[in-house]
Amino acid sequence: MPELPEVETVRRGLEARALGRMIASVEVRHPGAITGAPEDFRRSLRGRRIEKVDRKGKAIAVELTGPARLPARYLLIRLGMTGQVTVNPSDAPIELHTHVRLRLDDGKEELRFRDPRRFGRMRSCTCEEKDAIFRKLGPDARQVTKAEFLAAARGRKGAIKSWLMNQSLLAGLGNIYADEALYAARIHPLAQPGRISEVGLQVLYKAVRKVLDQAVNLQGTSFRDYIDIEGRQGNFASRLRVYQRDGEPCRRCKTKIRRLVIAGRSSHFCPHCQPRPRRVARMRG
DNA sequence: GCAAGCCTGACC
DNA sequence: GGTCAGGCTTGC
Repeated sequence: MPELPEVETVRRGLEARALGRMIASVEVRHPGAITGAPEDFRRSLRGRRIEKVDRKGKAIAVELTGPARLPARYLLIRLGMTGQVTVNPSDAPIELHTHVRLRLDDGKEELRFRDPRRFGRMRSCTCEEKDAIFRKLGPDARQVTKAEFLAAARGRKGAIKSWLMNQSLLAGLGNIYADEALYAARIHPLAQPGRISEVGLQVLYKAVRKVLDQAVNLQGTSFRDYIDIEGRQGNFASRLRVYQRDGEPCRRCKTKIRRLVIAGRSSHFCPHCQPRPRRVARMRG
């Protein structure tokens, strides 16, 4: 599942393989993968050059300039759950669920957006629209300062697990790295952010940064569908300590990892290393 | 039937 | 405003 480390790996791949290249033509094979009208999408991207590849949280913004005197345009990419962006020879066989093709330069190579689950989206937008979307996201989880992190937790009820995954508070964490960061910080996923001690939150802050940095260095986690721009898998899966390990022994204390559903999302934790707080958020009903 | 990110909308 | 349920989608 693409979270910050996977999206950052794709961003770097785009930088390496697509920066400075021109989008020669655009084919939308599935309009559902695009926000807005496909014809607008095609027209607004064609003939432009890739100038910069930015990221905030799990969103990628590809800055496009030209033709002359037109304002910059942005190609926003959200990979959703199973989205893939790859560079391919244009004559390579088209895999099932390939929704968008962007021919580059002389047309011999192309960027492909493939997404079996179709939760991902591509969108062409103006600088203002891009900024508005980025503003709604909280600070990027690799850039956030300790002060911002502590301030965002102040007074919050609900489960820390949901808090970590709330993109408007902190952008970049999904289910995998939220579980891994809580395990590293020895915090129960149901603990309330506002009730965690200052020291506890500082430990969590460091754990988030550390887990994300390690995962970025290993090009992310390929649990199922995730691949980078060259089609390579990530290497972080072997480092997972709790995610999808329910029933298996904790690597620290051998206690069986348990699974709990919080806000409709499965959460994996060690009951011994991450003791349940005295008072936790009650589930509704 | 479950998994997931993200959006919408209901509820307090 | 915060919080959470529901729905989208499809391969396992």
